[in-house]
Amino acid sequence: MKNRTMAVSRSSTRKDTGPTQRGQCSKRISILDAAANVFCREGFSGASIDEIAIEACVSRQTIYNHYREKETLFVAVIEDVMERANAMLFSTLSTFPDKPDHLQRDLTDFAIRLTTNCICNQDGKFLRRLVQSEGERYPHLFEGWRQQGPCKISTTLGALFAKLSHKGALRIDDCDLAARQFLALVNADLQMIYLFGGKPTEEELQTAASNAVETFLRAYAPHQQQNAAQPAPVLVAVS
Amino acid sequence: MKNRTMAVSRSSTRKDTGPTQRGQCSKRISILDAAANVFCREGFSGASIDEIAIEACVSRQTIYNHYREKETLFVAVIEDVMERANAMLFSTLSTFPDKPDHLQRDLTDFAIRLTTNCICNQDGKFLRRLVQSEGERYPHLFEGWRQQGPCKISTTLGALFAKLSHKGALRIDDCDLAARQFLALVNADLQMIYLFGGKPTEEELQTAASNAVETFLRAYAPHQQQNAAQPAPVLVAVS
DNA sequence: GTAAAATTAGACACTATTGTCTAACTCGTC
DNA sequence: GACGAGTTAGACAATAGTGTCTAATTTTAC
Repeated sequence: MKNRTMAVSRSSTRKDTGPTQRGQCSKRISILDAAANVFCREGFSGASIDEIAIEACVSRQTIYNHYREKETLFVAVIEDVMERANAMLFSTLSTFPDKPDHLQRDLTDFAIRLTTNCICNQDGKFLRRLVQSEGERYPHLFEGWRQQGPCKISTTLGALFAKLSHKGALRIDDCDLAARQFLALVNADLQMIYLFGGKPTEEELQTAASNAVETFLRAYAPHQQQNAAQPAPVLVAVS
Repeated sequence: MKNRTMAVSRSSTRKDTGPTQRGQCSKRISILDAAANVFCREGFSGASIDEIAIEACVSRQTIYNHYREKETLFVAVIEDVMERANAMLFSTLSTFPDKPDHLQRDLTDFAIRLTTNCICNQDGKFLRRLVQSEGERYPHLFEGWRQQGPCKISTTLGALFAKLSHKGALRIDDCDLAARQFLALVNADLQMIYLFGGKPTEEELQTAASNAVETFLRAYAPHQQQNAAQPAPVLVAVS
C-alpha cells in the first residue's frame, strides 16, 4: 500500500463542472486522476475499482456514486484527458514561430515545446497507450478526439508552415505533408523511448529537436540557406 | 462461437521445436497463434484461457499441459512473435539497394517492403500493442528483442546508408541518425493508422514511401540530384 | 492391433472483481 | 447544535477467471 507518490499533473485547463460543490468537485478530480493513472498502468480490464479508490484516497462507493459503473468512469477519464491534451496541443501550436529570422533556432524551440508539453507528458503517454489498446473496442469514443486533435494538427501546423513558405523562409509544395514529416522527424529519436513507457531527458529532447529541424530545413529551406551549420544556442521556455 | 476466420499468418521461419511429435507441434502452433491474436486483442489481463482454447480449437487442459500457466504462455507467445519479427526484419534489411542508380525508385521499393513485411503485418501490430501495454511490467522480457531488433535496426540500416554515402550516392554525416529519420519519414503518414489498429492500403503504403524518400533525398542527396522530380514508376516485389 | 502418449470435457475449489445495499460517519451551513 | 448532502467501511450476491483433477477418448508409434 504505497502512498500515492505522484498524481497526474493537472493543468489549469480543467473546466468547473457546473454547480457542484467544491468538495464534491475535488473528489471527482482525484478520482479522474487516479483512474487515469491506473487505467494507463493496467489497461481497462486490468484496472480494478478498488485500486483506483485507494489511489484516489476515496471509498469505492464514492466512485460508484459519481460514475455508475467502470465503463462510465473509463469514458469520463478518456474524455477528460483528451480535452486537456487537445487544449494543450493547440495552445502549444499557437507558439509556432512566424518570423523568418532565426528560423532554425525558433523551430527547434518550438519542437521542444511540442514534445515536452504534448507528447512526453503523462497525458501523452496515457493516450498513446489507451488509444492503442482500447481504440478498436471504443471506436466512437476516440473518433472525436482523432478529428479534433491528431487530424487537425497536420492541417493547422501545415497552415503555419504555409505562412512561412509564402514569406520565402521555406520552400514547400505540400504543407500538410511537411507538417506530418516535421512531427515524424521530431519523434524519430524518441519513438523507442515512448514505446517502453520512458520519458526522454531534457538533453535527449534537445538533441532530437535539433536533429529534426536540421534535416527538415535541409529538405525544405530555400537553396542558399541549406547549410546553416552551427547548432545555434537554444533557449527553451517550458511552461 | 465464430469459426476462427483468420489466424496470424505464420511465415516459414518457424523452427521445428526439436524431437517433439508432429501432432503435438501443430497443437503448440495453433495455441501460440490463437494466444497471439487474443492477447493482441484483449491485452494480458483481458485475455482468458478459455477464449484462447476456443480460438485454437483445443481444450483448455491442453493449454495447461503445454504451458504451465497463463504467464508462461504469454512469455512463449511474446518470444515467438519477436523471433519471427526480427527474422523478417533482417531478411528485409538484406534487400536494401546497394547500387546508386535508380536510387529513388529502389529506396521507395525498399520502404514499401519494410512497411509491408515488418510494420503493417500482424506481428508488427502485436508488438506495438503488447510492448506498449506490458513493456513496463516485463522489462527483461522485451529487453532482448529491443537490443536485437529496434536498436540494431538503426545501426544496420545506418551502415547500409553509409555504403551508399561512400559511393557518393548520398551525402550523410550521421548515418545512424539518417537511418532513424528514414524510418520516421516512412511512417509519418501511417502513424495515425497504426495507432487505431488499422492496416494501410497498398496505395497508402505507396504514397507514404514515395513521400518519405522524396523528402529524405532532398535532405541527403548530393546537390545537383536534388530535384529528381518525376515519381518514377515503382515495381514492388512483396514476398 | 496394441500400448503409450496426448487430448478432451467436465467438475471442482479458489480467488478476484463488479456492483448493490446499509448503517454509521463527517463536515459545512444555517 | 441540528440538518443534510456527501462520504465511508463493510457485508453481500453474482459472476468470471485460474489452475487442478479425473476419467474417458482419440491419436500416434511400433
